[in-house]
Amino acid sequence: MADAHDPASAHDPANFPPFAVTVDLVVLTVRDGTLHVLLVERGCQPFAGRRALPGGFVRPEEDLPDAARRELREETGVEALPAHLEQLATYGTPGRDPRMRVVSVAYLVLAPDLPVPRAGTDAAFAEWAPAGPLLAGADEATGQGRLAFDHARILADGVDRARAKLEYTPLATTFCPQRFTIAELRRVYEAVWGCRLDPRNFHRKITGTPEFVVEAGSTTTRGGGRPAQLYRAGPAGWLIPPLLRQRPGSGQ
Amino acid sequence: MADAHDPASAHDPANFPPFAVTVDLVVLTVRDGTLHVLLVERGCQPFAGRRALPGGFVRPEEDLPDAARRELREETGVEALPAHLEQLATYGTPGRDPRMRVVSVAYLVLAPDLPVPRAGTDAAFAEWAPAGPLLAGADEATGQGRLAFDHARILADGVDRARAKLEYTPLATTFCPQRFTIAELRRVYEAVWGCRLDPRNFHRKITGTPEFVVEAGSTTTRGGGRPAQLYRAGPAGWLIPPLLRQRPGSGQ
DNA sequence: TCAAAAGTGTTGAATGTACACCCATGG
DNA sequence: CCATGGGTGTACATTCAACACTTTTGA
Repeated sequence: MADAHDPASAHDPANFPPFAVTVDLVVLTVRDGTLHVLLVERGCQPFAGRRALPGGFVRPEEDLPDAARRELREETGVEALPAHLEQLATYGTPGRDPRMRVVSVAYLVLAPDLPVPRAGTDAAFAEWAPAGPLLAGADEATGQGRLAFDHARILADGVDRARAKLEYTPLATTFCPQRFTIAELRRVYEAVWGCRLDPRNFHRKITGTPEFVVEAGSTTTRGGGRPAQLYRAGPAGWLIPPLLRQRPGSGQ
Repeated sequence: MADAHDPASAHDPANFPPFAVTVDLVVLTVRDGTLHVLLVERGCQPFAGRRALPGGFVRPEEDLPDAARRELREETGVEALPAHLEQLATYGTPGRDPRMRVVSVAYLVLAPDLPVPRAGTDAAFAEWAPAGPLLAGADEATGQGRLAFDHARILADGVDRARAKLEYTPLATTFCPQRFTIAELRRVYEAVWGCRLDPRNFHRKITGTPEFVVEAGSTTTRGGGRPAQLYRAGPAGWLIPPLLRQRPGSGQ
């Protein structure tokens, strides 16, 4: 087949027009029993005034995860973050940024309920927003409150990943403070999955999985009722067999 | 904090030095009962003469999955491929390509046992190589037969993803020809996971999952013994509950 | 004393695992 | 007839789901 590219020059990267590379962050937390996502209001074009995922350009000598951590620090003011960070996916469709060809590597962050983030240098302000309404409108045309760029899709992919990972990893503990009760952990699952779980069976499943959580040695009565044992996240990396999502419960 | 970047120029992508963006392909198949990966021998610098994953630079107006499909077509000569293609992960550590800053989006392809691939335009030749030895040496220093760049790590990530996905998706069928027997499908699982599965229970599990496979209406005696029913891949997207890997069996 | 929440016991259903057994073909 | 591999029946162990019940606090 006739190749439009001359083979000699096709192998020299200097002959290709430049791409810009950015990182975008899907930062999730659980507040008041529902899933929230960290958003910024864009302070400059394009999409000025619209809400977007935090993120920015990768620097020339910066590794991708370092860029993600830097952007997160700039938006939240948190230095040593007790959060989980993993690569989500990469989005590079031509035209997704009207300025030029931009390839964006998205990262997923699961964090405990951090203090209200301060405004970063790149954004007019930052805030926690409930994820539900943003997911519901992900496939609509770009309406008033819609996210900039293709961020609604990135957010949907991030929430899907988080929901799936709760099934077979102990990542739900990263949504909790360092010491937490089994009931608090259960409320994380209920918030992320949007369903009810049986408190008794959940308690047995979690405490019955070796190394999933370890007793912290003290109790708390926050929330009222009988004092609950406090736990820390354990060293287990996988939950086998997985914890299965059930259909929305009959009660409530 | 003092930011080394001037905020005004930090938002203009034209002020950032260019990145090159490539796609790399982890193409897996099952041949002779073992997992194989498609490799090319590099025909130009850097790493000339070393084996590598097929891949190449993304063109200016080309979407990422299109670039992956184009590179696969150029290496294998297959136009309409009956294979599964999904994004794997993105690798962008500074220095991974000695020429310049290159961010590579890796794609995972699961394919049936295709005819021997022809040499592509970008490679001296292409061949199927057993995956096992390449995985075993993934953490060694770059020895003689080692892969170029960080491709050993990308390959390991791809094989991990494939192994995990067989558990809860019907993707094993993409390793098979269009019409296959349950035993042939079982041999795919055994090759990818490197363990033995009980033929009776496997048969029941597969045929008992609605929409996972559908009868093709004919039988075959390839392999000898009683004629086996032929099946096609069904419309099911998920395998619930998942098929669990067992430890290497006692027999054999 | 009551309400609320933590934690335990028990039971029937469903599922996974192991393996005996029969079926259909080629040699 | 026998070897080979496809496909089915059955029994045991394990796990899950539902819910009654007890424990321990605050009001």
